Amino acid sequence: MGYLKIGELAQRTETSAETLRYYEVEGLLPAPRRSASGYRLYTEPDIGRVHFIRRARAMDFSLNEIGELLSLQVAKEVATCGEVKSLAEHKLAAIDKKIVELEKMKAALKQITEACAGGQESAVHCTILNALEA
Amino acid sequence: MGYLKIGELAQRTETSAETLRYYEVEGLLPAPRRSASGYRLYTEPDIGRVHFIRRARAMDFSLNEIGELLSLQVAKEVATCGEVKSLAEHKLAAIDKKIVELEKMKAALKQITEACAGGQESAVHCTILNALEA
DNA sequence: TTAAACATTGGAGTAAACTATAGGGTAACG
DNA sequence: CGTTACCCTATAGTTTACTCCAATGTTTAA
Repeated sequence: MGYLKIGELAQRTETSAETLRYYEVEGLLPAPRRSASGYRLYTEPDIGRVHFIRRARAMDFSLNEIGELLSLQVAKEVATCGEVKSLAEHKLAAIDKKIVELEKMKAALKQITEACAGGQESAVHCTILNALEA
Repeated sequence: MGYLKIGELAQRTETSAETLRYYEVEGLLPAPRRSASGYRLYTEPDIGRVHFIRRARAMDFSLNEIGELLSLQVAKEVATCGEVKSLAEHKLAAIDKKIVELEKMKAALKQITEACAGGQESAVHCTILNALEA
């Protein structure tokens, strides 16, 4: 009897039972079979599915996007690899852009910390706005 | 008179007037001077400030964090350079951490997108889906 | 057998960051 | 002057992704 109750699935996937029920409501997890008393009974593949969701979340995919990825997976025969890749590449580009911007911000901050190196003299022009513009 | 009404500032910064008023309430934008009839009158520096906010938002800084970044300005009389420097260094560390996280995310995504041929063939063997599942 | 630990549902609450609406006044154009 | 586009405040609603709660039923371990 390889069935898991919701708490066990939660533990195995480092989620909460509430979150798992929420994913079900949101259509990311299929409604599992139930015990006679109504408890959800999950199976092995459900573990993989939840892991998939958590990994994708960690990569900043929204639940909607994850839904798309999952439906592509379910419809594997119809969906093309290109569709999946394009989604992932879009995400990648967004991440790259963020990194570039952060590097700029970092440089600006560095400039501030260096300019304010310890003197007590006025550093009126030493704002992050000025640093970013320079 | 180089004053901008809220709609003009909104256009220049690709925000909405509502959002600008919201930023003011949240303390990210200083209350601008008003016309006789009560219209907000913005000036050039406000454009830069809003741009900064939008850029920082795009990097996933919260409005609170952005507020702190904006406050990294040496107060002319009172504040010591040490205070500013400490805050700036704190922010610098946070940014570094953010970059590291994004780099990790990027590496993971890159690996799976690069392994993916991405053609018209069905997604049955799509490595992205497999990678997320495994 | 009985107390705890766990499960169920429905619904409310949370946080952030907007976004929209109502009910007004104001400015610009013809 | 009239109409349209814009601005004001105050307040309410939306979205995302959970998280918590109450009231109740079920399993399990001592």
